[in-house]
Amino acid sequence: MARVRMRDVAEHAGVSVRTVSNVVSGYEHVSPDTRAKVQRSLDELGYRMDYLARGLRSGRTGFIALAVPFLAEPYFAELAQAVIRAAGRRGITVLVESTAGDSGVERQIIEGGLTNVADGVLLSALTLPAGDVAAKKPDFPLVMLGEHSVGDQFPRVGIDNVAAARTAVEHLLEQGCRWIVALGRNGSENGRQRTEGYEQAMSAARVRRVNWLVVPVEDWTRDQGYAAVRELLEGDGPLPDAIFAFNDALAVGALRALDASGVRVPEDVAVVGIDAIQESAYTHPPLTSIAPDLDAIAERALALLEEQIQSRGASEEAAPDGEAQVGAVVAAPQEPTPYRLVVRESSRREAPRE
Amino acid sequence: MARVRMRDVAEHAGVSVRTVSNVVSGYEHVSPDTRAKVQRSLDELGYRMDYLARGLRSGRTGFIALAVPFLAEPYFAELAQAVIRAAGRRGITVLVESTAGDSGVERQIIEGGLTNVADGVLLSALTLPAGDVAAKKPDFPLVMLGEHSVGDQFPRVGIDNVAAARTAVEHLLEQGCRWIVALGRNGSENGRQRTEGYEQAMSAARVRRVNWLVVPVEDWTRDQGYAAVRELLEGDGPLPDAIFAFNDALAVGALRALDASGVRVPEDVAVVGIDAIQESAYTHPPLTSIAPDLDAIAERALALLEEQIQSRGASEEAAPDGEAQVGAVVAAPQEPTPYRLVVRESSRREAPRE
DNA sequence: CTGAAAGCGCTTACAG
DNA sequence: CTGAAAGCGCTTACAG
Repeated sequence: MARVRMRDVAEHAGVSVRTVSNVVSGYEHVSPDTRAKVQRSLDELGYRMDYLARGLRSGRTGFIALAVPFLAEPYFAELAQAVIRAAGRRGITVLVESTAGDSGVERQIIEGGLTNVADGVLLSALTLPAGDVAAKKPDFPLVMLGEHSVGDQFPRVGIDNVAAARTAVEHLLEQGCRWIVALGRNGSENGRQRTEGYEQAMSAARVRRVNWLVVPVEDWTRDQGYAAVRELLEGDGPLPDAIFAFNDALAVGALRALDASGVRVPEDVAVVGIDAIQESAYTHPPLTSIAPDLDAIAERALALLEEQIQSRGASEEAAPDGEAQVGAVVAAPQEPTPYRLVVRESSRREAPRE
Repeated sequence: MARVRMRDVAEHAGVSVRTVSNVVSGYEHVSPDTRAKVQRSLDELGYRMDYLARGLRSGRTGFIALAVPFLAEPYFAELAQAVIRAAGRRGITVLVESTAGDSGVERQIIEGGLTNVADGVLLSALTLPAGDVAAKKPDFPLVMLGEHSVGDQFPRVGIDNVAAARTAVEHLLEQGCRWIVALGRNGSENGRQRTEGYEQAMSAARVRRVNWLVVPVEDWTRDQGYAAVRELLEGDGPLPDAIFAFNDALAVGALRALDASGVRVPEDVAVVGIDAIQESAYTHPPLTSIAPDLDAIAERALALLEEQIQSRGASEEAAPDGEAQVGAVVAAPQEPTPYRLVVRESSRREAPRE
C-alpha cells in the first residue's frame, strides 16, 4: 500500500518514467499502444499524481489563492463560491484565505507569503491602504477584487461603485424619495466611492443640501447597520424618506431597526442595499439591491490571473533573472463588470409621492 | 530578484544549508552567534521558505483541506471561518473545497484526491452515502464534521442531532405548542436524526399522533422552506401551532412564507430553527435557534486531525510499507460537541396556551 | 516516439 | 554544534 510513484508505473508497464509522465499529462505524441499499456498500469496500481512534486519541478501548482476579509460575510462567501466554481471549470483549485480584515495578513499576502504554493492570488483587500499595495509591487500574479483604485498598478475586477451607488439612489429618487440617508461611510475606498455616487445622484436631482445625510459606520455588518439606524430613530421629529445602505448587511440591520421601532418599509422609509446577497430576498420586506454579476467577476478575475501566470512563464524564460514586470503586462484599465438593480418590496411605493 | 534559496542564504552567511534550515525551522541547538549571523542573511536577502519543497521532502505541508457542500450556505461559511481561525492559531493553512453537494467530488476526496497536498482532511459530507465512506477506508488523516453515523470508522465531531432536535421541540412544547410541524426531512442522515429528535419529544409529551407532521424537502435552503410552507398554508382550515425547521435556512424561508400569508409569528405560529446562523438574529421576527459551538467543533476537529497526522508519521516509521490503520488509532467514539438554545421572539409566547 | 539523467528547494540521517 | 550528501516525486531539455 506504499505510495505508487511514476517509477512504479513505469516498471510495471515496461516503459520509462518519461513516457508515463507524457501519458499522465496528456502529451500528444505517444503511440496508442504505449498509451493503452501505460493507462492499464496506471489504473491497476491506482496511481495518483503528487501535485507537490510536480509543482516543485514545473513551477506551477494549479492552485490559486483567494483572500477575502471575512468568509462568513455572505457577500464574500458567495463570491468565493463563484470563484471556486469558475476555477473548477479551469481545473484550478482554490486556496481560500480569510484575512479577517487584518491588514497584517493582507500585507503578508502582498509580500508573497503564498507565492510558491499558489500560482497567483486573487485579493479582496479591505483594510490594506491602497498605497501599500502599490508600493510593494508584488512580483507574482495578482488580481484585485473590488474597486480599490490602487492607482492602475494591478489588474482589478469589480463593479463601478460610483455608478452602482448612483443607480441605487436614482431608483429611490424615482420612487419619489427626497430625503435619503446614505448609510455606511467608513475609511474604505469603497465607502468613498459609494458616497460619491450618492452625492452625484442627489446633486443631479437637485435635492436640497439639508436633505443630504451620510451616516458613518465602522464595518459593513448587520449590527452596525442596526445600531446606526436605532440611533438615527431616537427621539422625535420627522423621518427621512429612504435609506441607501452601502451593502446588504447594513441594510438588513437597518430593516431590523426599522421593524423594531414600528417604522413601515417602504411606506414610511424605503430601503435599498448593494450586493443582492441571497439573504436579501428573504428580509422583511424583501430588499431592493444592486446585484453584481459574481460569475462575471470570477470569470474575468481568473482570466486575468491566468494571463499573468502565462506571461510570467514566458518572461522568465526570456529573462531568467526574473526582472520581468509581471503585473504591468495586463495592467491596462479594466472595464467594470456588469450589475443590475433588483427591485423588491423594500423600495416599491405604490403611489410615488412626487 | 531571482528566488532566494537556502543555499543562497548559506553562502551569504558562510554556513551550510543544514544550519540555515536549522535556524529557519527553529531547531534548538544552534549557537547564538551562528543563529544571529544566519538571521541577518535571511533578512537581508529576503528569504521565503518554499513550502512545496519542504512538503515534498518532509511529507508534511502544513495544509489541511476543509470540504463543505456549499460555501455560500451561511452555516458552512461560518463553520469554515471558525476552522480557518482555529487552524491559524496552530499555524495550519486551510484549503477550502466546495463539493457543491456533488457526491462525485466528495468521493474523489475520500479516495485521496487531496492526500499529497493536504496533511489531512476535514469533510462535511452531505450527499455521500455513509456506507461509501466506510467502505473506502481512506488511508489518510480524516475527520468527519457533523453527525453522520458512518459506523464508528472515523473520528467525527458535531452536535448530537437527535438531542438538539429534541431540545428545540421541547422548547416549543413548553411554550404551549401542541401541533408542531417538523420541516426538512430528506434522505440525509442528519434529516433522519432530527426527525427522530422531533418524534422523541412529541412522544414524550404525549402529543396525539394526528398532530405529528413531518414535511419533506430536498435541500435545506431558504427557497425550499418557503415553498414547503406556502404549500402547507394553501386553502382553508386551522393552522398548526409551530414549525420546527431542521435548519435556519429553512426557517428563514418559512418565516418569509408566513409573513407573505399574513400569519403572525409567534402569535399564530411559533418557529424554531437549528444552526443559529448570524442571519437568524435579524429575521422577522428574530429566530429562536439551536446554536452549535462552532469554535468547539473547529478546535476538536483540528485536534483529532493532528493526532492522526502525528500518529501516521509515527506508524510509518514503524511500518514503512504503510500498512498502519491510520483512522483506527483515534476512532474511539467522540462526545458530541455542546450546543445551546437561543430563545428569540419567534417562539416567545407571552401567554402559553397550556 | 522514447530513454537516461539532471535538478526544482528543501530535510535529515550520517559523520565528525 | 555543523557539513557534505542523498533523495522526496516529479518535468524536461538533450539525445537518439
